[in-house]
Amino acid sequence: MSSRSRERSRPTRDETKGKLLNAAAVLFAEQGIGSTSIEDICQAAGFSRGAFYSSFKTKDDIVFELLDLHFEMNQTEAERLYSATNSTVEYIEAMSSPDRRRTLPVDDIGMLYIELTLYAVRDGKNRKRLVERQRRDFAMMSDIVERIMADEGRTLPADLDDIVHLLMGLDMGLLIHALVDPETQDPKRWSRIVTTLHRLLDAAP
Amino acid sequence: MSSRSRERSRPTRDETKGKLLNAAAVLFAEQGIGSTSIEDICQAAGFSRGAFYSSFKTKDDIVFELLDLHFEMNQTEAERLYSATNSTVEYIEAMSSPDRRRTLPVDDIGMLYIELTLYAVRDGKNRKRLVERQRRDFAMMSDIVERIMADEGRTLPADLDDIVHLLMGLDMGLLIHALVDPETQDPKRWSRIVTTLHRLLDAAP
DNA sequence: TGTACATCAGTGAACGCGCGTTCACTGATGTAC
DNA sequence: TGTACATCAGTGAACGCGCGTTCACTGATGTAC
Repeated sequence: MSSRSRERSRPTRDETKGKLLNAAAVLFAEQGIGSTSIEDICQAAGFSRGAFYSSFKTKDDIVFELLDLHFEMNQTEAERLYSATNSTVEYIEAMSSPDRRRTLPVDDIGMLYIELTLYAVRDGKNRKRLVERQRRDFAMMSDIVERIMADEGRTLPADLDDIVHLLMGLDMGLLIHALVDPETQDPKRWSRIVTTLHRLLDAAP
Repeated sequence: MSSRSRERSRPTRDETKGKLLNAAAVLFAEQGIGSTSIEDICQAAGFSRGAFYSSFKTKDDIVFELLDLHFEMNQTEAERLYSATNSTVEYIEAMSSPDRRRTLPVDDIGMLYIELTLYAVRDGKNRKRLVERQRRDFAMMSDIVERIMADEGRTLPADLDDIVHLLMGLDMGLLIHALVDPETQDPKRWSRIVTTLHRLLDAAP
């Protein structure tokens, strides 16, 4: 038990770890993982380098914790929005909100995600973890599409797996192209395209 | 003029540069740009480090030469295939061939492209070049879609720009998801999805 | 065609720097009485 | 509640290593006669 007579003058272990994770997320997105030193992370979080090694075993370690965090929050958010909306159109609208992607306090979450992905793909030990997460993401989207079709009393005019790959691929691809050329990107484009797809699937024989 | 009496015992300047570019492309795709040292590139190409600095000013320099090469060949190939095919279905089939992406002698061209993209996005000086190339790519696809519609005597049931973003985004996204999880990837998926889209656009009001 | 010289593509040792990680330490927090 | 001690989160100097880049050099190629 902690004594109540003394004021806490040092953050808890978890607070420290959280600050380091947030700082790392921001810097990884801005500069890339390879170009971000542990010193950079510690300075941004307001600690010395030793603090880092008190919370994480190695640099790899913090990368994979971020990867887990990202997938976990992303999935939770997509499910939450499905439950919170009452029609497909409303769901599409909600999913296209910039806040949906705010799984971590980072401006360019797409940048972070790609950094984490490239890093994990090349890591012999942790690659499996990434594959697992991606499959779970796809399975979730598969579920949602099936539920939507059931809700609307329709059947898909194409293979479910293909449609899921289409949606997930589109989501990823638009994100990347927007990273490269934000000016050309219309914030409404995502929902407009997905709505069009929904409409086309509806009209199909 | 070169003397014909002596055999050439050293590769030409261009051959050297070509070997370095190819070696760099392969290594950048395999290990990432940040994790590939100039020594790695030179060793793979069979030269000493000094040869590198005889062909390139800095490490950045070779990265951006590769970026240019990639875009140039990619664009040429897409145009060539359009001219060489006689129907949209045939064109889609040709575009889905694994060889279409072989703009450089690299197995995982997607990996290379993403590496180059991330690198260029973060480079203050060269970012513009990347944006320019991407816009030109999009313009080319826009052209092709319009020509296809004209050929088939149809009109698009959605905004042309949106359709182009859909196609380009899908292409990019499928590539990335395939990188992460090649096992789940069906090599026919790309053409099947795009064909489905073509069919849906056809059936739309 | 053969020789003498100039050029410059490619060599490889050396330099300096920044990075990831370690470790002896300190002082705040938790525990026992 | 107050004191003495143990623990351990966080400090920051130090180490060793690999990297990008430089540079004095060498020997093959191009040129002039």
